[in-house]
Amino acid sequence: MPDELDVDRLAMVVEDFNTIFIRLPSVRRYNFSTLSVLHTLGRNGPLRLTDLLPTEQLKQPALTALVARLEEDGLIQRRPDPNDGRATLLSLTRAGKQIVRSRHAERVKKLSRLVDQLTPEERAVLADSVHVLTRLTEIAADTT
Amino acid sequence: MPDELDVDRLAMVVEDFNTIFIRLPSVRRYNFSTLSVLHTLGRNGPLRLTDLLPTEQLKQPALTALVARLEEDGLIQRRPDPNDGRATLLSLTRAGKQIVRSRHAERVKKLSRLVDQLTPEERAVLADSVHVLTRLTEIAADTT
DNA sequence: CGGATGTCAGTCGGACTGATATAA
DNA sequence: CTTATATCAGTCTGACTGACATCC
Repeated sequence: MPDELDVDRLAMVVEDFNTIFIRLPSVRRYNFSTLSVLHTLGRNGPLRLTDLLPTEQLKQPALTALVARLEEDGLIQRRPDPNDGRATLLSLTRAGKQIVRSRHAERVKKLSRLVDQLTPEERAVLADSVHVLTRLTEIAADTT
Repeated sequence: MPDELDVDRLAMVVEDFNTIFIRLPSVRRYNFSTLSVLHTLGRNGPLRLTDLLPTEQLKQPALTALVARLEEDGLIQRRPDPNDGRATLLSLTRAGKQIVRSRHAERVKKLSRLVDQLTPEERAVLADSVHVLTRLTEIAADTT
Protein backbone atom coordinates (compact mmCIF):
# COMPACT_ATOMS: atom_id res chain seq x y z
CA MET A 1 0.00 0.00 0.00
CA PRO A 2 2.48 2.66 -1.05
CA ASP A 3 -0.30 4.42 -2.91
CA GLU A 4 -2.63 5.36 -0.10
CA LEU A 5 -3.49 9.01 -0.65
CA ASP A 6 -2.92 11.33 2.28
CA VAL A 7 -5.16 14.32 1.54
CA ASP A 8 -3.74 16.25 4.45
CA ARG A 9 -0.24 16.08 3.01
CA LEU A 10 -1.54 16.80 -0.48
CA ALA A 11 -3.22 19.99 0.74
CA MET A 12 -0.09 20.99 2.60
CA VAL A 13 2.25 20.56 -0.34
CA VAL A 14 -0.09 22.40 -2.68
CA GLU A 15 -0.25 25.27 -0.19
CA ASP A 16 3.53 25.47 -0.16
CA PHE A 17 3.86 25.00 -3.89
CA ASN A 18 1.49 27.90 -4.41
CA THR A 19 3.68 30.33 -2.50
CA ILE A 20 6.10 29.82 -5.39
CA PHE A 21 3.58 29.41 -8.17
CA ILE A 22 1.44 32.46 -7.44
CA ARG A 23 4.09 35.08 -6.80
CA LEU A 24 5.30 36.68 -9.97
CA PRO A 25 7.21 39.91 -10.55
CA SER A 26 4.37 41.34 -12.61
CA VAL A 27 1.93 41.06 -9.73
CA ARG A 28 2.92 44.57 -8.80
CA ARG A 29 1.30 46.18 -11.83
CA TYR A 30 -2.14 44.68 -11.25
CA ASN A 31 -3.60 43.54 -7.96
CA PHE A 32 -5.03 40.19 -7.06
CA SER A 33 -8.68 41.02 -7.84
CA THR A 34 -7.80 42.45 -11.21
CA LEU A 35 -5.77 39.44 -12.26
CA SER A 36 -8.45 37.06 -11.07
CA VAL A 37 -11.11 38.80 -13.16
CA LEU A 38 -8.87 38.74 -16.21
CA HIS A 39 -8.16 35.05 -15.68
CA THR A 40 -11.81 34.14 -15.28
CA LEU A 41 -12.89 36.10 -18.33
CA GLY A 42 -10.05 34.57 -20.33
CA ARG A 43 -11.14 31.04 -19.41
CA ASN A 44 -14.92 31.35 -19.44
CA GLY A 45 -15.60 33.53 -22.43
CA PRO A 46 -18.04 36.46 -22.31
CA LEU A 47 -19.82 36.73 -18.97
CA ARG A 48 -22.28 39.09 -17.44
CA LEU A 49 -21.34 40.86 -14.22
CA THR A 50 -23.57 38.64 -12.12
CA ASP A 51 -22.00 35.48 -13.50
CA LEU A 52 -18.57 36.80 -12.70
CA LEU A 53 -19.57 37.68 -9.16
CA PRO A 54 -19.50 34.26 -7.44
CA THR A 55 -15.97 33.39 -8.55
CA GLU A 56 -14.47 36.74 -7.62
CA GLN A 57 -14.47 37.49 -3.92
CA LEU A 58 -16.04 40.89 -4.33
CA LYS A 59 -19.43 42.54 -3.86
CA GLN A 60 -21.33 43.86 -6.84
CA PRO A 61 -20.38 47.55 -6.49
CA ALA A 62 -16.70 46.70 -6.16
CA LEU A 63 -16.86 44.54 -9.26
CA THR A 64 -18.63 47.30 -11.20
CA ALA A 65 -15.85 49.70 -10.25
CA LEU A 66 -13.11 47.20 -11.08
CA VAL A 67 -14.65 46.45 -14.45
CA ALA A 68 -14.92 50.18 -15.15
CA ARG A 69 -11.20 50.57 -14.48
CA LEU A 70 -10.34 47.61 -16.67
CA GLU A 71 -12.44 48.98 -19.51
CA GLU A 72 -10.76 52.34 -19.16
CA ASP A 73 -7.38 50.62 -19.39
CA GLY A 74 -8.55 48.84 -22.54
CA LEU A 75 -8.28 45.35 -21.07
CA ILE A 76 -11.93 44.36 -21.28
CA GLN A 77 -14.93 45.15 -23.46
CA ARG A 78 -18.51 45.75 -22.33
CA ARG A 79 -21.34 45.04 -24.74
CA PRO A 80 -25.07 45.05 -24.01
CA ASP A 81 -26.55 41.55 -23.92
CA PRO A 82 -28.77 41.28 -27.03
CA ASN A 83 -31.11 38.90 -25.18
CA ASP A 84 -31.46 40.84 -21.95
CA GLY A 85 -31.51 44.61 -21.81
CA ARG A 86 -30.51 44.63 -18.16
CA ALA A 87 -27.31 42.75 -18.66
CA THR A 88 -23.87 43.64 -19.98
CA LEU A 89 -21.52 41.08 -21.48
CA LEU A 90 -17.89 41.31 -20.47
CA SER A 91 -14.99 39.93 -22.47
CA LEU A 92 -11.26 40.44 -22.82
CA THR A 93 -9.81 42.72 -25.44
CA ARG A 94 -6.68 41.73 -27.30
CA ALA A 95 -4.62 43.63 -24.70
CA GLY A 96 -6.43 41.85 -21.88
CA LYS A 97 -5.74 38.45 -23.41
CA GLN A 98 -2.13 39.43 -23.82
CA ILE A 99 -1.77 40.01 -20.08
CA VAL A 100 -3.27 36.65 -19.19
CA ARG A 101 -1.03 34.96 -21.74
CA SER A 102 2.14 36.64 -20.57
CA ARG A 103 1.49 35.77 -16.96
CA HIS A 104 0.87 32.20 -17.94
CA ALA A 105 4.12 32.26 -19.92
CA GLU A 106 6.01 33.51 -16.87
CA ARG A 107 4.69 30.59 -14.87
CA VAL A 108 5.61 28.09 -17.56
CA LYS A 109 9.13 29.47 -17.69
CA LYS A 110 9.55 29.38 -13.94
CA LEU A 111 8.08 25.90 -13.73
CA SER A 112 10.23 24.61 -16.58
CA ARG A 113 13.41 25.51 -14.75
CA LEU A 114 12.23 23.52 -11.75
CA VAL A 115 10.98 20.55 -13.75
CA ASP A 116 14.32 20.31 -15.51
CA GLN A 117 15.90 19.33 -12.23
CA LEU A 118 13.59 16.37 -11.67
CA THR A 119 14.38 12.79 -12.63
CA PRO A 120 12.59 11.32 -15.67
CA GLU A 121 10.52 9.17 -13.29
CA GLU A 122 9.39 12.20 -11.34
CA ARG A 123 8.48 14.01 -14.53
CA ALA A 124 6.41 11.01 -15.59
CA VAL A 125 4.46 11.16 -12.34
CA LEU A 126 3.80 14.83 -12.95
CA ALA A 127 2.66 14.08 -16.49
CA ASP A 128 0.12 11.60 -15.16
CA SER A 129 -1.08 14.02 -12.55
CA VAL A 130 -2.04 16.57 -15.21
CA HIS A 131 -4.92 14.35 -16.20
CA VAL A 132 -6.01 13.73 -12.63
CA LEU A 133 -5.88 17.40 -11.68
CA THR A 134 -8.00 18.18 -14.71
CA ARG A 135 -10.56 15.64 -13.56
CA LEU A 136 -10.49 17.07 -10.06
CA THR A 137 -11.15 20.56 -11.33
CA GLU A 138 -14.01 19.34 -13.48
CA ILE A 139 -15.57 17.53 -10.55
CA ALA A 140 -15.33 20.67 -8.46
CA ALA A 141 -16.96 22.73 -11.20
CA ASP A 142 -19.86 20.29 -11.40
CA THR A 143 -20.28 20.09 -7.64
CA THR A 144 -20.46 23.83 -7.25
CA MET B 1 5.76 8.07 -24.86
CA PRO B 2 2.58 8.70 -22.94
CA ASP B 3 4.65 10.26 -20.16
CA GLU B 4 6.07 13.28 -21.90
CA LEU B 5 5.46 16.17 -19.54
CA ASP B 6 3.70 19.19 -21.00
CA VAL B 7 4.64 22.04 -18.68
CA ASP B 8 2.24 24.37 -20.41
CA ARG B 9 -0.71 22.16 -19.63
CA LEU B 10 0.56 21.54 -16.12
CA ALA B 11 0.68 25.27 -15.42
CA MET B 12 -2.78 25.69 -16.89
CA VAL B 13 -4.41 23.00 -14.82
CA VAL B 14 -2.74 24.23 -11.64
CA GLU B 15 -4.04 27.72 -12.37
CA ASP B 16 -7.56 26.38 -12.72
CA PHE B 17 -7.26 24.06 -9.76
CA ASN B 18 -6.23 27.02 -7.62
CA THR B 19 -9.39 28.95 -8.34
CA ILE B 20 -11.06 26.19 -6.35
CA PHE B 21 -8.32 25.53 -3.87
CA ILE B 22 -7.70 29.10 -2.78
CA ARG B 23 -11.23 30.35 -2.32
CA LEU B 24 -12.62 29.59 1.09
CA PRO B 25 -15.58 31.06 2.94
CA SER B 26 -13.36 32.31 5.75
CA VAL B 27 -11.36 34.50 3.44
CA ARG B 28 -13.77 37.27 4.27
CA ARG B 29 -12.62 37.61 7.87
CA TYR B 30 -8.97 38.16 7.01
CA ASN B 31 -7.56 39.50 3.80
CA PHE B 32 -4.99 37.97 1.51
CA SER B 33 -1.95 39.69 3.01
CA THR B 34 -2.93 38.76 6.52
CA LEU B 35 -3.41 35.11 5.70
CA SER B 36 -0.17 34.96 3.80
CA VAL B 37 1.78 36.34 6.75
CA LEU B 38 0.15 33.87 9.11
CA HIS B 39 0.92 31.00 6.74
CA THR B 40 4.57 31.99 6.35
CA LEU B 41 5.11 32.43 10.08
CA GLY B 42 3.41 29.13 10.72
CA ARG B 43 5.70 27.32 8.31
CA ASN B 44 9.00 29.08 8.88
CA GLY B 45 9.12 29.59 12.61
CA PRO B 46 10.12 32.89 14.23
CA LEU B 47 11.22 35.47 11.68
CA ARG B 48 12.31 39.05 11.79
CA LEU B 49 10.35 41.60 9.81
CA THR B 50 13.01 41.84 7.12
CA ASP B 51 13.05 38.09 6.58
CA LEU B 52 9.30 38.11 6.18
CA LEU B 53 9.41 40.93 3.67
CA PRO B 54 10.53 39.13 0.48
CA THR B 55 7.83 36.46 0.62
CA GLU B 56 5.00 38.88 1.32
CA GLN B 57 4.27 41.27 -1.50
CA LEU B 58 4.35 44.34 0.69
CA LYS B 59 6.71 47.21 1.49
CA GLN B 60 8.25 47.55 4.91
CA PRO B 61 5.84 50.17 6.33
CA ALA B 62 2.82 48.15 5.24
CA LEU B 63 4.23 45.04 6.87
CA THR B 64 4.93 46.91 10.11
CA ALA B 65 1.33 48.09 10.18
CA LEU B 66 -0.05 44.65 9.36
CA VAL B 67 2.05 43.05 12.08
CA ALA B 68 0.86 45.66 14.57
CA ARG B 69 -2.75 44.77 13.77
CA LEU B 70 -2.06 41.06 14.09
CA GLU B 71 -0.37 41.56 17.44
CA GLU B 72 -3.32 43.63 18.62
CA ASP B 73 -5.63 40.81 17.60
CA GLY B 74 -3.48 38.38 19.55
CA LEU B 75 -2.49 36.31 16.52
CA ILE B 76 1.25 36.94 16.61
CA GLN B 77 3.91 37.70 19.21
CA ARG B 78 6.79 40.17 18.93
CA ARG B 79 9.95 39.58 20.95
CA PRO B 80 13.24 41.49 20.68
CA ASP B 81 15.97 39.45 19.04
CA PRO B 82 18.50 38.60 21.79
CA ASN B 83 21.33 38.59 19.24
CA ASP B 84 20.48 41.82 17.44
CA GLY B 85 19.05 44.80 19.26
CA ARG B 86 17.66 46.27 16.06
CA ALA B 87 15.50 43.31 15.18
CA THR B 88 12.20 41.92 16.42
CA LEU B 89 11.30 38.25 16.19
CA LEU B 90 7.78 37.43 15.04
CA SER B 91 5.97 34.19 15.76
CA LEU B 92 2.41 32.90 15.89
CA THR B 93 0.48 32.74 19.14
CA ARG B 94 -1.74 29.79 19.90
CA ALA B 95 -4.67 31.70 18.38
CA GLY B 96 -2.64 32.47 15.25
CA LYS B 97 -1.72 28.82 14.80
CA GLN B 98 -5.35 27.92 15.26
CA ILE B 99 -6.35 30.07 12.29
CA VAL B 100 -3.75 28.53 10.02
CA ARG B 101 -4.81 25.05 11.12
CA SER B 102 -8.50 25.66 10.61
CA ARG B 103 -7.98 27.04 7.13
CA HIS B 104 -5.89 24.04 6.27
CA ALA B 105 -8.63 21.81 7.67
CA GLU B 106 -11.20 23.52 5.46
CA ARG B 107 -9.06 22.78 2.42
CA VAL B 108 -8.59 19.16 3.41
CA LYS B 109 -12.33 18.75 3.84
CA LYS B 110 -13.10 20.34 0.49
CA LEU B 111 -10.39 18.34 -1.24
CA SER B 112 -11.52 15.08 0.36
CA ARG B 113 -14.98 15.41 -1.12
CA LEU B 114 -13.43 15.80 -4.56
CA VAL B 115 -10.90 13.00 -4.15
CA ASP B 116 -13.65 10.63 -3.10
CA GLN B 117 -15.06 10.83 -6.60
CA LEU B 118 -11.83 9.72 -8.26
CA THR B 119 -11.03 6.18 -9.25
CA PRO B 120 -8.46 4.26 -7.16
CA GLU B 121 -5.99 4.56 -10.03
CA GLU B 122 -6.41 8.32 -10.11
CA ARG B 123 -5.92 8.54 -6.38
CA ALA B 124 -2.72 6.53 -6.69
CA VAL B 125 -1.37 9.00 -9.23
CA LEU B 126 -2.16 11.82 -6.83
CA ALA B 127 -0.44 9.98 -4.00
CA ASP B 128 2.72 9.70 -6.10
CA SER B 129 2.55 13.33 -7.04
CA VAL B 130 2.70 14.41 -3.41
CA HIS B 131 6.30 13.36 -3.28
CA VAL B 132 7.15 15.05 -6.57
CA LEU B 133 5.46 18.30 -5.62
CA THR B 134 7.42 18.31 -2.39
CA ARG B 135 10.64 17.89 -4.33
CA LEU B 136 9.63 20.68 -6.70
CA THR B 137 8.95 23.05 -3.82
CA GLU B 138 12.30 22.21 -2.22
CA ILE B 139 14.12 22.83 -5.49
CA ALA B 140 12.40 26.19 -5.80
CA ALA B 141 13.34 27.13 -2.24
CA ASP B 142 17.00 26.29 -2.94
CA THR B 143 17.03 28.12 -6.25
CA THR B 144 15.66 31.31 -4.73
C1' DC C 1 -45.80 45.28 -9.95
C1' DG C 2 -42.14 42.11 -8.17
C1' DG C 3 -37.59 40.25 -9.09
C1' DA C 4 -33.14 40.65 -11.24
C1' DT C 5 -29.14 43.41 -13.13
C1' DG C 6 -26.19 46.87 -12.58
C1' DT C 7 -24.71 51.63 -10.72
C1' DC C 8 -24.18 55.73 -7.53
C1' DA C 9 -22.65 57.88 -2.96
C1' DG C 10 -20.31 57.97 1.19
C1' DT C 11 -17.13 55.74 4.35
C1' DC C 12 -13.00 53.43 5.70
C1' DG C 13 -9.24 49.95 5.90
C1' DG C 14 -4.96 49.20 4.16
C1' DA C 15 -1.12 49.98 0.79
C1' DC C 16 2.41 53.27 -1.11
C1' DT C 17 6.24 56.98 -0.97
C1' DG C 18 9.34 59.61 1.62
C1' DA C 19 11.37 60.88 5.84
C1' DT C 20 13.15 59.50 10.39
C1' DA C 21 14.88 57.21 14.89
C1' DT C 22 17.83 53.67 16.79
C1' DA C 23 21.16 50.00 17.00
C1' DA C 24 25.21 47.29 14.71
C1' DC D 1 30.22 57.25 9.70
C1' DT D 2 27.62 54.04 7.22
C1' DT D 3 24.43 50.39 6.94
C1' DA D 4 20.52 47.72 8.51
C1' DT D 5 16.08 47.52 11.01
C1' DA D 6 11.92 49.29 12.02
C1' DT D 7 8.43 53.08 12.38
C1' DC D 8 5.94 57.58 11.52
C1' DA D 9 3.19 60.90 8.42
C1' DG D 10 0.52 61.95 4.60
C1' DT D 11 -1.77 60.43 0.41
C1' DC D 12 -4.61 57.57 -2.39
C1' DT D 13 -6.51 53.13 -4.34
C1' DG D 14 -9.98 50.08 -3.83
C1' DA D 15 -13.17 47.58 -0.86
C1' DC D 16 -17.75 47.73 1.83
C1' DT D 17 -22.80 49.12 2.97
C1' DG D 18 -26.98 51.12 1.64
C1' DA D 19 -29.86 53.35 -1.64
C1' DC D 20 -31.34 53.50 -6.31
C1' DA D 21 -32.29 53.34 -11.56
C1' DT D 22 -33.51 50.24 -15.24
C1' DC D 23 -35.23 46.45 -17.61
C1' DC D 24 -37.64 41.61 -17.61
